[in-house]
Amino acid sequence: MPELPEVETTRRGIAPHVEGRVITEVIVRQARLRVPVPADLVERLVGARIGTLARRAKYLLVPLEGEAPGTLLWHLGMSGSLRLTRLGELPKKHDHLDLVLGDGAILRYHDPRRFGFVDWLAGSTQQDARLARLGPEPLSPAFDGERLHRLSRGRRLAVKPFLMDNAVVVGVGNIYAAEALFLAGIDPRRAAGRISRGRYDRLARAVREVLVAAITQGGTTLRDFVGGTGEPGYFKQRLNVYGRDGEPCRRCGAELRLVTLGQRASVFCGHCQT
DNA sequence: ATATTACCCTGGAGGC
DNA sequence: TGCCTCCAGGGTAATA
Repeated sequence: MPELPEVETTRRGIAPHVEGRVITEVIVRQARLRVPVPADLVERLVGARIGTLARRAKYLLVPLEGEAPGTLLWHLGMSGSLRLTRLGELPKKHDHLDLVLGDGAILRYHDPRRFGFVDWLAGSTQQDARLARLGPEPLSPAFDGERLHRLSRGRRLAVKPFLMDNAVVVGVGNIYAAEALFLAGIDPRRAAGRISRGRYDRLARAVREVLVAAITQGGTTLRDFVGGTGEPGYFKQRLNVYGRDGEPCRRCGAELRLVTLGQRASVFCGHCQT
């Protein structure tokens, strides 16, 4: 499940193999993704040169240089992955899209649940509504306890869905929201507006800590992943609460509890998180 | 305005 | 063994 760390490690993993290459062929096997693959995608891409890859939130941005410059906006959804393969390597089930590059490499998109998408942006990426309304990157200076405190005043929403709101901060999904709240010792059910500045400072640090740790782990997995042999599970052994309901808290031994917040399973320690 | 819910989709897990 | 239901996930739109 691609969270921000996996999108980032995907970007780092594929960048050296795709940047500067020319797209010679585009194969669309399944156009019905979360957003339909644009009908003119193939003609726009063939002949274009790939620029420097970027990431914004969980979006991968692929700039394309050529007669009609633009940017691919790529989201891996929940089950999507990108890997490099070679001409002659037969596609497997759910391999929806291939970008064939001039040197015979193929950037192949795989997504069983099709929650991801590839879209084409002709103009500035900032003009796209999906990007324009995003909050700051969690690893940037613009994200801190002061921001969390300020935006949460008067909000009765539980702090966990508040933290997962992309207008507040991007890239914090269900897994890392739960983990950060555990590290910060905050009960995920607590109303966002009733948490002190000091506790938000600690939460912002916890978000950074867990994402940086996961990116480090994801990097290891990605080498295999990009090479085509690896599978998810990269950060699993480090999780304190996510997916561990009923098991003992690693800090105090109390049985971890499961509640639903904003339609999302939320595991926490009723003793360590207040 | 904020808060909540439904929906897109498939596969894996668990119950029977 | 197979059928059934439920759940997972991010983001957007619709509704309360």
